[in-house]
Amino acid sequence: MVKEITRGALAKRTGCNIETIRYYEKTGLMPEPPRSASGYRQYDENLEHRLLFVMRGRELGFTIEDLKSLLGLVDRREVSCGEVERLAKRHLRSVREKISDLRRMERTLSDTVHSCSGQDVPDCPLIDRLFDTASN
Amino acid sequence: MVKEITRGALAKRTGCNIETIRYYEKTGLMPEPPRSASGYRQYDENLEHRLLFVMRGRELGFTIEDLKSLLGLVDRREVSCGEVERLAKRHLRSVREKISDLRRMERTLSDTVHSCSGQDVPDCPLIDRLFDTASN
DNA sequence: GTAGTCCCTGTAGTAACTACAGGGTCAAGA
DNA sequence: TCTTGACCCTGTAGTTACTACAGGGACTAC
Repeated sequence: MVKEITRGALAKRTGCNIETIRYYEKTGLMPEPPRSASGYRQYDENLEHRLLFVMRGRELGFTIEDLKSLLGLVDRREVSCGEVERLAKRHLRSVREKISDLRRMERTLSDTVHSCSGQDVPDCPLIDRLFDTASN
Repeated sequence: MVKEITRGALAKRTGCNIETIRYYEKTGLMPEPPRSASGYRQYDENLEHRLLFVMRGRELGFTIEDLKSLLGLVDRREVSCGEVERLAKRHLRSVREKISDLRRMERTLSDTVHSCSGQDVPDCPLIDRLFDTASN
C-alpha cells in the first residue's frame, strides 16, 4: 500500500515548488530518493513528512543550515532538547532583533509619510529627510 | 575649497563598504564620478550626500530600485509628494506585513522553546512539532 | 629603490530559491 | 501506430544586495 509519487505530485501535495524540491536534495536537506526504471524520482510518505518538516522550519525562518543540523540529529537519532533548545533560542533572538529593526523602520517611515502632503507639490519632506545629513 | 576624495576615503567617511560604493555605481544609484589622471575615482561633497541618502534609504528597507526611482525624481527635478508618498506607503505596508509575519514566527518559536525541557533528554517537542503534520 | 598601502578591473561567492533550455518518457486519443 | 501534450530529467543562469577575491598599477615614505 506504499504509493510512490513523482516529484511533481509531491510538489502538488505539499505546495512546495517543484524546483525547490530538487534544490533541497542538492543541499542535502532531502536525501536522494529511489528512482524508477526511467529515472523518475519516487517519493514515499516518509519523504513527504520530511519535506513538510523542512517547509515548516523555513516558514519559521530557520536557515537551511539550521534545518540540516536539526535533521542531522534526527537522522542520527541524537535528538535531545538541549541541542535543539540552543538552536531555537538563538534563532528566537535573531527574530526579535529583526522585529525591533523593522519597528524602528516603521516608525520613521510612518512619521515621514504623515509629513507628506500627498499632493503633487514639489519639495517632499521624505526626500528632504533622506537628504538631511542631521537626521538619523 | 572643493576637496575631492578617493573611494577609500569616502568609504571611511560614510561607513559604507568600499566595494559597495562601486556596486552602487554599477547599479546606477551613484553616477560615475570624475577620475584623476591615473584613473582614481574622485568624490565631492555632492556625491557624499547622495551616498548617505542611499545608505539611509537602504536602512529604511527601500530596495535599490525604489531608491533609483526616488533619485530619478530628484535628478529630473520632478520630486513631488504624490509620487513619493505612493512609494513610501507601499513600502510601509510591506514593512508592516514583515513585522506581523515575524511576530507570528516569534510566538510559535517561543511557545515551542518553552515546551522544551532544555535538558539533554531525547524526544524534543520542537522537533515533534515540526514533524507533526497537524500543526500549523 | 623598495616596501606598504592604496586604487583599478573583472569575476565569483553568499542565501534560498526560481526559471529556463534541451532533451527523454508516458498516457490518451485518432 | 502515431502523435500530442503533459510530465520528468539534467545542468546552468538569473534573482537581491552585497562582499571578497586575484592580478595588476599608483602613490607615499623611508
